[in-house]
Amino acid sequence: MYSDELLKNQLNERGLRFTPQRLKILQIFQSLPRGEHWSAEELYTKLVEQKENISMSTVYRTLHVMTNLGILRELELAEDHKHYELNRSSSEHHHHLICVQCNQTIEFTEEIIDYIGNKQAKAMGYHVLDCQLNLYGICASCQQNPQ
Amino acid sequence: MYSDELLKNQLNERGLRFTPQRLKILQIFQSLPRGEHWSAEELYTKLVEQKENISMSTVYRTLHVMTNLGILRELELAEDHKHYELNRSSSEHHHHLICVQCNQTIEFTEEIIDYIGNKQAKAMGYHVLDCQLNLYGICASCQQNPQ
DNA sequence: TAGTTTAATGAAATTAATTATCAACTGACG
DNA sequence: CGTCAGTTGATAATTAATTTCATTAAACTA
Repeated sequence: MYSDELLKNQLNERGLRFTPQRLKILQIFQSLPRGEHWSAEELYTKLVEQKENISMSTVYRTLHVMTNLGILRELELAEDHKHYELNRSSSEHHHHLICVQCNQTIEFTEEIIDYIGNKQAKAMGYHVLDCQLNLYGICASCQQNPQ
Repeated sequence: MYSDELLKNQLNERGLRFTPQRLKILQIFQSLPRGEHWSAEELYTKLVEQKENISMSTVYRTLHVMTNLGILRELELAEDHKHYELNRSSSEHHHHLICVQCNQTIEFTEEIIDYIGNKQAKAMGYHVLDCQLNLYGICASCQQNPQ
C-alpha cells in the first residue's frame, strides 16, 4: 500500500509536486476492491459525488502521472476507453482474458508471466513499470450463440 | 499465409461477405515486413497511393472484422491510436516492450508466454484469437536522461 | 442464370475521449 | 518568507473512431 509519504517522495524525486488532488485520487484507487478498474469518467463522477472539486483535466493528468510512476496501470480492455487500477504487488498482480464478442473480462494470476516479463525487460535494460498479458478470444457462451 | 479462398471461407462461415475491399486490405498486411504494424490512417493513405477507392469507414470496419476473425491483431502500444498487424503463426508471434517516456518499442518472442496464455484461455472455455504480453517501462537511455 | 435477400460500401455528420491553452494558484526549497 | 516552477481549472480544440442512410453488390436459391 502507498502511504502519503511514499507518494510525496516518489513525486518530489522527479521534480513533481505532492498535491491534495493527487493524494485524493490515489486514495480512491486504494479504496477499490482488488481487480476493480475505473475509467477517467467514472473516477470524475466519484469525485463529484464526494464533493471534491477536481477538474476533468486534473483527473486525466493525474492518471498519466501515476501510470508513468508505476503506481497505476492503464488497461485497454474491451471498451473504447482506458481503465485504471492500482498496480499491486506481484502476488496480487493479474492479467485479463477478454471476449471480443460480449466483452466479458476475466482476471487471472500467473506469476510465471510476470517473472518472464521482468526477465525480458531487464535484459533489454528497462526499468519495468507494468506487465500485462491480454488474451483475446471468444467465450464459451458466444461460441454457442454466434454473432 | 492466408489465401483468397481461406479468407472467403472464413467470412462466409460467419455470414459475412468476401469483398474486393477486404481482400485488398488483407493483401496489404501480407505484404508488410514481419513486425511492422500500421494505424487505420496509415493503411488508408497507402490505399489512396495505390489508387484503391476504399473509404475510411470501410477501413475501420474491415480492421474490426479481421481482428474478430483472428486474422489481424489490434495493438495498443505507446501512441494514442491503435495499430494492426497480421496475426502470424506461433513461432513468428511476438510481444512488445514499450518505453513510456520515449515510446521506443521493442519486439520479442517468448513461446512459453503463448503456451501459458493458450492454456489459461482454454481452461476458461475460450477460443483464443490473440495473446499479447505488453511490458511497459523506462528504457536505459531514458533512465539516464530523466523527463 | 435471373431473382431475392441482406450485408457492405461511401460520404457525411456525429460522437466520445482525450489533449492543449493559459491565467491564476500553490507546493518545494532556500 | 520569498521565489520559482510545476499544477490547477475552465474552456476550446483535437482526434480517433463510430453512426447514419441511401446505394451497391455478394451469396444463395429456384
